[in-house]
Amino acid sequence: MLVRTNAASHRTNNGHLAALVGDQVFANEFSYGKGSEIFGEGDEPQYVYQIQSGAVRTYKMLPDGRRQINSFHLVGDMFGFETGPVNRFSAEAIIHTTVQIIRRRSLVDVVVKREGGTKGLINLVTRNLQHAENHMLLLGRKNAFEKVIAFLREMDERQNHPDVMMLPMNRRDIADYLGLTVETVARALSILRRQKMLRFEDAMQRKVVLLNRKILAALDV
Amino acid sequence: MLVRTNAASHRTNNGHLAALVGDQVFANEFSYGKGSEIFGEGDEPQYVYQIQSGAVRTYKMLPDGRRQINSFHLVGDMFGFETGPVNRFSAEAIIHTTVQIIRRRSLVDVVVKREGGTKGLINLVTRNLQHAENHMLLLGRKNAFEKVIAFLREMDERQNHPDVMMLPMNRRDIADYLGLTVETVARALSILRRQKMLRFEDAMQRKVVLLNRKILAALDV
DNA sequence: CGTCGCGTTGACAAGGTTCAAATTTGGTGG
DNA sequence: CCACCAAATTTGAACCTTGTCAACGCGACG
Repeated sequence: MLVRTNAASHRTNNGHLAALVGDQVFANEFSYGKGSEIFGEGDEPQYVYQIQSGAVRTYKMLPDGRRQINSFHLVGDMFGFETGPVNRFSAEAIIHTTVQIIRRRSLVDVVVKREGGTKGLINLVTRNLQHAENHMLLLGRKNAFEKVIAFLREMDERQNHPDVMMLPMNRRDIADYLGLTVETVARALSILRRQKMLRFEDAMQRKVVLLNRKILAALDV
Repeated sequence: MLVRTNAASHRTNNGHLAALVGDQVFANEFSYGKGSEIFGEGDEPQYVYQIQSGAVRTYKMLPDGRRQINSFHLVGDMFGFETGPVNRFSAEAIIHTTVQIIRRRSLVDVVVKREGGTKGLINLVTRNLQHAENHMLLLGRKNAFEKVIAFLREMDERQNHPDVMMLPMNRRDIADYLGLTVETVARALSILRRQKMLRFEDAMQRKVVLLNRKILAALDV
């Protein structure tokens, strides 16, 4: 809302988003610089987005600045349809990000007219709800270690268990996602590193290699 | 799932639930004893419910017994439609509860066929999602006092600011909803009582009178 | 080459949990 | 109807996990 928007570079393009609405509307490509706002809490929702490259965080803030990140959106993920007349949260590009967008009005109108489209849309919203339910369990009832392990496993899963997992977000993002402080996240990761559960490939500790997924799964309550 | 189900007493009846589906399906009344399970996590969803009287908790559990209550459902609330092929959480009657039910399959089929029904259903799911988002912020970023105050205000709001607010749930339920322990909840309530922000009407401290909604609102970040 | 952002680590503080006990209530059975 | 018992709530004290504050290292970048 009051954040700089480094938006730029758009061109026509059709993709997965278009598949949902049946190529009856145009999808444009749009790109956002690192840290720039895609939409703000309280704004009127204009578009629905699908990530082409990059990563996005959606979050809510308390008046004093405390932040809770609802979810991270990675390549291929759609977001922005899970809202009513005003956005209930904000979305920012974590790194340079390109998205496909279609106007929200077009999506809702078109999707409602099509058989199956309704179920598709409900399924999308339901997926978000499911994630939120799991995350409430994590936030309300898991300790710091369990939270960090769950985070690592979620990212590993969503990146299809790569040899080297790239974390686009910084420690503050992770902390605000897990309801912790950066220090606690760093400590948990350090302990996991010392226990040979993971290894960092780079200096800034963003490239993670999981060394024992089996034990990690066992530690994940 | 492995809990006794004191279900009993059903008769035909039409109400709000029926309004959503346009009286094309029958709604039955059903009743559940205090503490009895309405459906279990992992079950196949059979029905959609609307509460006639009583109160319901929906929750997820960790293997070791830690519990997170997603939401409380009060009179008039609907629940049970916010799920996929299997229930992602369990539902229990907090006190003796009567519900209207309709078969889920009927609901989805019928609702999808009707103009507006789709939006109605999406709105219902979206309302749940919105609640979950707010609750993630509470769980992840509010302290014990702020949580308890938010809880009191939510219940007050949902009961339309009654002079005497009846809490159907016990302290453990409140704690499991807020990600706290019973002791912390009791302490926070005691402090609010000593500060003349509220008063209990009954012995078991379930009937609450809010004595200063204005300050309470100010304390609610 | 200095500065800044990011991450880690250590020392300490504090909020919340755990453990224990007292009180009260409601239910149950005699 | 009364006595007894289980459950719910509150309160206190000790403890511990996590947060806070501070310092440091490192790489990026102007």
